[in-house]
Amino acid sequence: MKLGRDFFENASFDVARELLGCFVVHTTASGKIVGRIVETEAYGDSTDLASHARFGPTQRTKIMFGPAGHLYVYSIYGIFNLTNIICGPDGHPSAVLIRATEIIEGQEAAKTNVSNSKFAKANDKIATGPGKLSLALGIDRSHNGIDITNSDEIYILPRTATDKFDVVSTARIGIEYSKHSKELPWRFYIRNNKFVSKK
DNA sequence: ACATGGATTCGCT
DNA sequence: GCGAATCCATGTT
Repeated sequence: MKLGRDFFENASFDVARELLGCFVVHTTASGKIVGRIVETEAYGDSTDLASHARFGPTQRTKIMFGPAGHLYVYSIYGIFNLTNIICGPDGHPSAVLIRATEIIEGQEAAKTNVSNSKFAKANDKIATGPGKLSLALGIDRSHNGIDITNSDEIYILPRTATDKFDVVSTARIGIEYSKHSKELPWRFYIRNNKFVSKK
C-alpha cells in the first residue's frame, strides 16, 4: 500500500525523518526502479531562509503552497533535477528533498539513466546525492506537480517493520547563503549507511 | 531585455 | 579545497 496524503500533511522535518527506510517506486519505460530512502532534508516556509518558498509563491514555487503529496521537481545549475515532496496543510509551503537512495530494484535501468549524463558517474553508488538520485530514478521536470498519493507511475511504499536503524540529524547541505537557517538540523540520514551522500 | 547565481557533481590540486 | 559545466527562474533596468 502506497503512502497516502495524511502521511505528508505533517511538518516537513517530521516527514523527512519518517521517510527514511521508505521506498520510492518509479515505473519507467525501461522498467520498474525502486530506491530505499537513506537521506532526506526538510525545507520550510518564508521563515526558512534556505527554502525556495522564502519569496512567496512564484511560477516555480507555487506547487509548494498547494496540498501535500505532490512532487516538486526543479532544475539546478542547468544540469540536475532535484526531487521534493510537498508537505503540510494546503496553503502552507514546505517540502522534503530526497537526497539519497539505495537502488534495490531496476539497477540496470538506473545505471543506464545515470550514464546518459556526462556530469554524473554510473558506479555502484548511482543514487547518492539529490542530482544523481533524480537521474537514476528517471525523474525530471515533466514529473513536477504529480500527486504521488494518487499515481501508479510514482509513489512511496512504507518501510518494512523489521527495518531498524539509527537516525542522524545535521545541518543541511549547500545552503551557506541562508544565514541563521543554515544551522537548522533538518537533514536526516541513516547512521552508517554507505549510500548517504556525505559523512 | 539583461544580469545573477543556485537545495550539484566530478576531477584536479 | 576549487573551478567548470550549463540553463532558467528571479529580480532589476
